[in-house]
Amino acid sequence: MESRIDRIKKQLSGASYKLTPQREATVRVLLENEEDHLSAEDVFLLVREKSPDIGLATVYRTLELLNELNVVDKIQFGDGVSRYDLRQEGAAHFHHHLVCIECGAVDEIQEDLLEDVEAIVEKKWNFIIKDHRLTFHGICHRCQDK
Amino acid sequence: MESRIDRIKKQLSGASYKLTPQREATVRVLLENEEDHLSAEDVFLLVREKSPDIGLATVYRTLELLNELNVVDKIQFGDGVSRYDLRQEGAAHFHHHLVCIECGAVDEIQEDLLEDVEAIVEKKWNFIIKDHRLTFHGICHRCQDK
DNA sequence: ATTTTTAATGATAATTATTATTAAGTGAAT
DNA sequence: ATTCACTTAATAATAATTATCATTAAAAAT
Repeated sequence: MESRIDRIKKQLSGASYKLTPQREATVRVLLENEEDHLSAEDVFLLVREKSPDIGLATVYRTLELLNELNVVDKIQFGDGVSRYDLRQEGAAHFHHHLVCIECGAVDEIQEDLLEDVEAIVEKKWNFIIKDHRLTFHGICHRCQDK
Repeated sequence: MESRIDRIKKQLSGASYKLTPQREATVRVLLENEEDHLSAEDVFLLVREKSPDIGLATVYRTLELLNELNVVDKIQFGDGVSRYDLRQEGAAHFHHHLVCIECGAVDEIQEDLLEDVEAIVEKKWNFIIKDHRLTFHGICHRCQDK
């Protein structure tokens, strides 16, 4: 069966880009750290563990490229750095974030939840929704226990 | 009756800060441009029209302070700059944004829309919501006409 | 009132995140 | 083999923001 990396390779070549070793290394890091929300710097440091010669700008370019191809989502939580999330396979790529204002942890919600809201917005404001970002800020379950 | 600037003054003094002339000038600019989503640079240029001697750092410091006091919301749409919105008086300060991917315009939705969703999130993920950010990216009604 | 302390400011340097440039490397297609 | 487009690493450049620091204004204490 086709691996995720194969599929990403196809997405790249479909847009006439190549899966170079640097790009592959970057994608692998994203695959291996899917839970986290890595910044470009994070990705760079992780990629460099296995590919010590990669440049930071290459990582930025690769992430930007993957973002354009909708392989990753570039998101911002307000701390000044962009973070990059691999999109989930197929289905709804919609997911939301829970940012804890105590410990800074970022959890994910893998459900849409917004179908109804979107229908209202499209109709009432006459706006064609292509994407959305929903983040809740508050106290995570771990910090509530403390 | 109490003006908004008076109320902000109270919020500052309540936290033992003063409403200095520079801070007041900054707040006035925010009040006079409530529709827009001004960046620090925008605010700086507008403040300087009336208070030519103000420094950029002071504007940044003031905006940061106002953000900590929850007088303004510091938001990011992904274009690399932080923007500062005065919070609405009392009531639900919740509002959402429509960012047009064609022309870059940012419109506001002054309705909550998320009550139901929040109830679900609080219960299912055991997360105490203090705030949220919801942004839709898509095509605004103006660009649809073109 | 005058000193003492504290807070806030303006100017500017430093930092951080990101993007652009450049020169060199690589590989597919002649 | 040679060309040509793509990609890269290194580095420079830029933009946004933050830190530093000497100076000033205000408040508190004498």
